[in-house]
Amino acid sequence: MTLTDTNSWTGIREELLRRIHERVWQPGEQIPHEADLAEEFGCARTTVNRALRDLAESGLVVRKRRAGTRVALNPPQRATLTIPIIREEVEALGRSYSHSLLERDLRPLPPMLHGAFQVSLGEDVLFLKTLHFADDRPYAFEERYINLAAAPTARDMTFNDVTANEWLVHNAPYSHGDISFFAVNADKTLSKKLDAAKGSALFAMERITWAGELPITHVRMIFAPGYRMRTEI
Amino acid sequence: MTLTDTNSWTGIREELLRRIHERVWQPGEQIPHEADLAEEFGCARTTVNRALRDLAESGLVVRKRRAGTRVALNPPQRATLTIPIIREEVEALGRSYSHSLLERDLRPLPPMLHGAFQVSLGEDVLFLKTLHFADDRPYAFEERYINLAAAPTARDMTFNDVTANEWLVHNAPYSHGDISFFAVNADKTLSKKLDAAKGSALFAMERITWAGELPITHVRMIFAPGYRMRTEI
DNA sequence: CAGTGGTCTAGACCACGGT
DNA sequence: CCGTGGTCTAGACCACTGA
Repeated sequence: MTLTDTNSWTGIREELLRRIHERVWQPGEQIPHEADLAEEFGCARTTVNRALRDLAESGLVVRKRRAGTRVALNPPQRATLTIPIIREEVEALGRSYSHSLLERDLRPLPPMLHGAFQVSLGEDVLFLKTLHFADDRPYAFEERYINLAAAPTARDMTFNDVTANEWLVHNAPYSHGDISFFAVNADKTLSKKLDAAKGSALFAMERITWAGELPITHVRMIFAPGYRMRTEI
Repeated sequence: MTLTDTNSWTGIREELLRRIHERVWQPGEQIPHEADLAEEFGCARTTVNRALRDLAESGLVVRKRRAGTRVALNPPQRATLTIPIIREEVEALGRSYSHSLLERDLRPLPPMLHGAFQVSLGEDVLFLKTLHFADDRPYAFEERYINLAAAPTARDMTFNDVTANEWLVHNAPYSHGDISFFAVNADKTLSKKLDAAKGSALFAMERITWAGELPITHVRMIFAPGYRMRTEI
């Protein structure tokens, strides 16, 4: 018996974790039913279920009806990233945030995006180019396309005061999206805007969001040199 | 009434989501108690709780005892990354995986890591340098330090057949860790190993894992050009 | 101090999917 | 088919914390 030994679901989770870590239950091996565990711990099955469900979410065990619960063979490493609004990210660093809108116009959707981001034929999208600053030093460079069919009132926004990101969060909530992360070399424009040596490796993120079937926005964000995205597991 | 209208917790979640998306409940606004919602939906409070808990996990609402549940002002974008074992990632792409151990020796911990990765004074760590291939083309370059105090039997492993990653997953499970992602320029070595133009921007990941207080391993993985890490939200 | 979410219980029914 | 996890219920007590 270790310290954590209440019959709380977290306590039970710790004990199950211990058995997995200490190989009491081998990888791939089936572990006792919820009912048996409930009896062993002297608690309701619901409580055991809560603990096991949590372990399943983190990928440590695999659960199937009828087949029972097994210790995962290759527990995947899952990390939850929180991608904040840039202003909040900068302010959380204790630096002051500002931004500058470099371009804003209506234009056809570039062919590159036709596949992932389908808008009605011949319909223009709103294009924005923004530079984000932390303490007056460039922090990130953003290029964004907004589908006016999904957010018609964006047409009347200047986006000088409030960023498109924040405005969209409050005015065109998305239901799902795709994110990807990659690295790019600073071209001439980027190197100038982000105060980076030409050719520097820059961390970049691309995101598309939808409201149901309707695409809302496509954004590519490229961060100044030295940027790291961190998280804990 | 939409399609989803059972009294399942997912059905209730959909309805709550709808009210948030359609501004029935404004951002920052307090929503009804669990008890009231349970009455409205004609279900047990537990079921409403499950739905609200799920929304809270995804960051859409903020819950506090006594203060109630509020619609989040700036719903953070949360994304769950699954970081697989490289072999599985490559095989999932339908390509064949192989790897080659470039270096393996015992050495003192480099000063760079003294802060985050503390081992007993004067104790050597196991250093490994590995190149991962997909269909005989370089896929990723890995540099790893293993704390022999946390995984003593690693000393006897050649790591020629099984990669350190897979071996550690099965033999030295971690309790928590830090991950970060960033971009690096290909130096001479990287460009040669990864078959990349010198100076190319490469996507990189660094990870430290611990078992309790004991550091297990520090790994830096640098991917061949074109690599993207994707996920859905 | 009192209202709210957090959790636990004992029991029940059901859906899925191996055997 | 039938064992297992998934879910729901009605009720209870508790922990936290804001008014």
